[in-house]
Amino acid sequence: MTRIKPEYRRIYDAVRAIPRGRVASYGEIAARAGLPGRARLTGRALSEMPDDPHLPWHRVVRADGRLACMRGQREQARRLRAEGIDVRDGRVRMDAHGLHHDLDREIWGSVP
DNA sequence: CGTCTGACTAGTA
DNA sequence: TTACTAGCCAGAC
Repeated sequence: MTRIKPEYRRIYDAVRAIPRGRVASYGEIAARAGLPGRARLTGRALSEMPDDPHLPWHRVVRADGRLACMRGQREQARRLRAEGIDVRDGRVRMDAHGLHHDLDREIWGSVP
């Protein structure tokens, strides 16, 4: 029985909260998990991710829109396109698919 | 304990 | 656009 760290669990929760058809950066996920400035921890948490089909890990991208997933960027791109997100040259347009600060309240609740 | 390596980011040049 | 920097920090060795 592998225990999942509380920080990782909060990160997974934040990832689960990304709406379909939208993406969020590692740093945003970390901030939503109460871990501001710890984007790398989001990366590590996802790299040790449990097999959870309800965890939309593919919606997490770099702050500049590039896909950072080391294993299977193809799979990530495929999943993103499957929900209507345009992926070109391994990157998505954050201005079109990223979370807008003013929309955060509607979607996530209060903003940090 | 030190060093290195990342699914990172923002700043500077 | 790329290149480099400082900050970040949990594992692996």
